[in-house]
Amino acid sequence: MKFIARNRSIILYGVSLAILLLTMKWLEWRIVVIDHAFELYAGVVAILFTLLGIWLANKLTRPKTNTVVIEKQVLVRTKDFVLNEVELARLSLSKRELEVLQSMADGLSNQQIAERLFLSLNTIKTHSSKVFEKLEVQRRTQAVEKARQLNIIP
Amino acid sequence: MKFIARNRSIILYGVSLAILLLTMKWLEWRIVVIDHAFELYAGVVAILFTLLGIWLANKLTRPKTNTVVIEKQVLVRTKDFVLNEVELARLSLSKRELEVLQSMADGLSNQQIAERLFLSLNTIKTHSSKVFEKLEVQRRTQAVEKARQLNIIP
DNA sequence: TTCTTCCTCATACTTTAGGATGATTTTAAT
DNA sequence: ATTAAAATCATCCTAAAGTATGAGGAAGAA
Repeated sequence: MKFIARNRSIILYGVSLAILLLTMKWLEWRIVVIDHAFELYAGVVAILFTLLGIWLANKLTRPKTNTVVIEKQVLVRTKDFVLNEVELARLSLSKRELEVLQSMADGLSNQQIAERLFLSLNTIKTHSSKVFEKLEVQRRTQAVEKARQLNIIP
Repeated sequence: MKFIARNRSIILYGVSLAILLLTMKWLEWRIVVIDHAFELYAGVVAILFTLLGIWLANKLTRPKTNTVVIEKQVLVRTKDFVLNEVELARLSLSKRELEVLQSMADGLSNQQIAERLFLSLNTIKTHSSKVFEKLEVQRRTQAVEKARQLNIIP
């Protein structure tokens, strides 16, 4: 019985008061009620004003609030691609070299890149070699992987 | 004075009671105190039990737990990768082929993949050829690009 | 068991990529 | 005008990648 557990003290108080009054009644029952109207009245007043106090407290005191703060982690994924201009500047890739790098990332062969940029195959080879040099890699796949990690290509 | 603001009603109640008693006193001061001991006693009892009621209420009301959820933003730089199992199943890539594809995405050469997977170079070539076939591409860079677009590798 | 798929490896060959080097031209800055 | 960096292209050579084909073994399903 949750009600009993919660209001144990109140109930005990009430019961005690009742017992007290009953005891008084039992002890002095033979004496005229009027003689003891005072005690009865006092008991009633006590009970009423106790209830009034409880009502007052509940009505007027601000509710006790135990603020429990729960931190909920919200994953916010970064925008799809933010160019890392710092790294791009640090690598000092020329415009052409970057174009070649982007084309490599698209999966194009050197020949296809040459056609796309209207250049000779040999020029593409030269550019790609420079790119590998600056990115400190050996193969185009590594170059693309590293460029992606550094956020210099989408 | 915050205290006054908070307990305004209680104070008013007390003051009213005091005024009432004082009025009674003033009106009937000339009558013997004993004749009116009853009213005084009742007033004292009322005040005491009102205070008792307030104390009881404050002691026994359980604090309301106010749960406040604070959303803490956590930046995740890696785009959340959700494996496209549908595409993966559609392509019917075998376990080995997928491993080779992932290694290619890491920028490894066939020789390095062979060493990583404890296989021969020729085996890697066979697997990669099958991968290109299933992905309908010609080069490893294209394979990685397409696999990324299909969300079958991070 | 038989059949299929996957995995493994090999050989032979072609294509592409990459390295090294040098030359010419353009562009931009001093 | 001079200088430096960037861009273009070439040749020669090696390494790596990719294609085609075959073949044997292992694992799982019918």
